[in-house]
Amino acid sequence: MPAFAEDHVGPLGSPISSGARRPTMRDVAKRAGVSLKSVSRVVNKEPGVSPSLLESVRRAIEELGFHPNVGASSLRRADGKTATVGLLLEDIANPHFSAVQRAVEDLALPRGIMVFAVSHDSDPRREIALARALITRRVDGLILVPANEDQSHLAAEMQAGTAVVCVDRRCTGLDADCVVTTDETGSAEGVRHLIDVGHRRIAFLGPRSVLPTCRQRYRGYRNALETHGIRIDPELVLVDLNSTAAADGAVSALLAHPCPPTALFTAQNLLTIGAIRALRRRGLEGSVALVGFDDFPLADLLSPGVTVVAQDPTASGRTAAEVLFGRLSGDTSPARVHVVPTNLVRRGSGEIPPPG
Amino acid sequence: MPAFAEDHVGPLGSPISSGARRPTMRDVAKRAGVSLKSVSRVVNKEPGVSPSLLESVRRAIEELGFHPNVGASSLRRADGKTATVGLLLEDIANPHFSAVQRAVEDLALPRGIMVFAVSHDSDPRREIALARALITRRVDGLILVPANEDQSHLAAEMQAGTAVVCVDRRCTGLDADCVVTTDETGSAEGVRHLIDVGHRRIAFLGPRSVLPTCRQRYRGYRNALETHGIRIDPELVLVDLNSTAAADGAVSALLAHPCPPTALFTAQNLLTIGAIRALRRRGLEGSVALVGFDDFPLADLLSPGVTVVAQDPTASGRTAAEVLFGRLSGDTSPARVHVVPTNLVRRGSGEIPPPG
DNA sequence: CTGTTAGCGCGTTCAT
DNA sequence: ATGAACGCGCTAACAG
Repeated sequence: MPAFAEDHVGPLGSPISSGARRPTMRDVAKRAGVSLKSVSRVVNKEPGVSPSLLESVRRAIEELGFHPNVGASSLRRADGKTATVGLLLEDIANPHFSAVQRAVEDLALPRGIMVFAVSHDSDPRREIALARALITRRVDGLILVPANEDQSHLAAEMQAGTAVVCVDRRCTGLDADCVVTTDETGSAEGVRHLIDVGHRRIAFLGPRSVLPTCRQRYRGYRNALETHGIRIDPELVLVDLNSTAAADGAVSALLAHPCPPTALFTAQNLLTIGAIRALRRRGLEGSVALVGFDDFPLADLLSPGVTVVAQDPTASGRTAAEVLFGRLSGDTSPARVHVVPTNLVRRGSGEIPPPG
Repeated sequence: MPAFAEDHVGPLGSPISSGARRPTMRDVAKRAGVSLKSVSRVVNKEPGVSPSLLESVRRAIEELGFHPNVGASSLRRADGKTATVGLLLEDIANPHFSAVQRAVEDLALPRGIMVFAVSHDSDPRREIALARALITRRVDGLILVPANEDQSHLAAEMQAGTAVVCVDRRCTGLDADCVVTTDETGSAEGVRHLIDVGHRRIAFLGPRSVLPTCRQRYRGYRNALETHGIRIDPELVLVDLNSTAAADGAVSALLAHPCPPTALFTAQNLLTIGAIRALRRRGLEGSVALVGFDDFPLADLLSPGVTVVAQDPTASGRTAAEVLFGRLSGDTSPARVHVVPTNLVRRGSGEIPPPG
C-alpha cells in the first residue's frame, strides 16, 4: 500500500510532497484533537476558550503551517464582508494617484483590509468594466475617480451594500460621498495671480473637456478673466489634451501664433510638464509665465520653479479612506461632499511678468 | 402577513429594499426556469448550450443584475485559482515602483486577474506580515521586492502551489524566478564615466547597506575605482541613507569636508534627489558632478540634466508578470534569473569636469 | 444538450 | 466551555 502524501512530513510536520494540499481547519482540528469549531474560535479570537485548548490549537496551526482562507470565511460569514476594497483610479503610474493609493493603503492595512488598485485611463468603458470586475470580487467598498459623466451603473451595487466614495471628481446619478478639491476657486486663484503680475493674454490648456474637473477649472479661469474685464480669446483655449506630448504640441502651436500668450495656465499635472518641455525647447521658460493645477515632484527644483495650484492627493486619499471605512463601520448619515482645499505655491514660473 | 423584502421589486425586477440580498445563480436559475448548472455553464462560457437556453439565462442575469461571486467560484473550482496576484513592493508612491505596478496591471487585467498592491517600506517584518496576508487571500502568485535577507518563509507556500517571482533584488533561501538589473556593472559604468571625465574623488551614497542591491552597486563603484588605481576613501562612502532628507544631509556634510569630493554617485533615486537639493542650496549643481542609479521623471528637465544609470522599471514589471503568468499557465521549467539591462543616460550633471 | 448530487473551507445556530 | 449539523455560492463529476 503506497504511502499517502500526508504521510510525508518534515521535521516540523510540514508537508513535503510537491502537490501538497493546503491544510484546512479540519486538519488542524484533527491534529489538535478538537472540533473544527474550536479551531474557528481560536482563529477568530473569540472569547471563551480554555487556555489548554487554545495552546494545543496554536501548536497544531504552527506545525501544519495553516493559513485561514478569507475567501471561504467571507462566504460563510453573516455580514459577507471580504475585508477588501477596490481603488479605481485614472492611472496608478501618475504621482498624483499613487499618492492617493498610498494614503488609502496606509489606512487599510492596519484594519486588515487589502486594496485592489486598477487604472481606467479616463476611459468610460474601462471604468464600468473594472467596477464590474471589482464587484465580482465582492469588495466591501469602492473608491473611484469618476471617468464617466454618470455613475448610476453603481446604484444597484450600493443598494446591495457596497460603500462607494468618489475622489477628485464628484459623481453624478449616485448618492455617494465625494472628496473633491476646490477646482474652480483654486483655478481662479491661479489665474488671478497671473493677472496680478500683469498678464492679459493667458492661455488655458485642459484635458478631456467632458470631465467635470476640466470644466470647473475652466470656469475658474473664465471667472478670473471676466472679473478683471478681460475678454476670453477662444484661440487661447485648448482642451482635450490627453498627454504630455499633446500639451507640448499645443503650446508650440500657441507660441507660433502672431500674437502669442504671455502666460499659460495648465489644468493638469501632465499638461504642465508638456508645457514646460515646449517652453524649454524654445528657451522661453524664463519669459513666458506658467501656473499649473496640481503639484508634482521636483516642481520646486526646475528653473524657474513651477508655480502651482497644489492639491493634496495624500489628504484626498486619506479622507476618502476615512469616509469609506466609516461607512463600513456602520455610518449611515447622509452622503456628503468633503472638500480638500488647494493652495497656491509660488515658485517662480508664475511670477514672470509680461514683456515690455 | 408582512411583505418580504424580496417582494419589493422595481421596474426591471431589481430589488429595492435597502437590505437587498445579492442575487445568486439559484435566483437566476429560478427566474430563467433552468437548472443551476445551466446558469453556471452560461456564466463560464462553457460550450454546448442551446441558443434558447443561453438567451433566457442572459435575460434573467440582466434583469436581476446578477454578478458572479469569484470567491465562491474559486473555493469550489478544482485548481483553486482565485485570479488574483499579490504585488509586494517597497513603496507604491515611489515612481520606480508605480511603474512596475502599472506594467504588472497591464498584463494582469486582460487575463481577468486583479492585483493586490502593498508597500513594505523595506521593513523585513512588514514583508513577512504582508506576504502572510496575501497568502491568506489565496493569491495565485506573488511578485515581490525582497526586503529580508532571506525569503525561506515563502518556501511552504511555493510548495503549496503559489507562484513567486522576485523583482529588483534576487531572493535567497527560495528557488524562485528573479528579475534583476545589472546593478554591479551598471554602477561600474556610471562611476567609470565620472573617472573618464577626470574625477578622482568620487563619493558613494547608498541606502540600507544590508540590501543586496546596495552592496552590488557599491561593488561596481569599488571595481571601477580599483580598475583605475584609485584608492577608496572610506570618508567618501556613506550608506544606510533611508530618505531624501538623509541624502541631503550626507551631501551637505561631505561638502563641508576639508577635501570634498568633486563628484557624487548616488545608488538610488531618492538619494539622487536629496543630493540635488543639497547641491542646489549651495549653488554647486553646476560644479560638482553627479551620476545617479535609477532614472526618475523630469531628470532631463533639471539644470543641469541629471545623468543616470537608468533602469527600466516598466520592463522589469512586464518581465516579472510574464514569468509569473507563465508559471500560472503550467510552466514548470527550472527557476531562472532574468536580467533587464541598465543604460547610462548622459544629461549634463555627469559630464561636469573636476575643478582646475 | 441538460439536470442532479456532492462538497470546497469556513462561520452560524443550536445543542450539550 | 465545546461540538454537530447545516449551508454560504458555486463548480466537478456524473447521470440522463
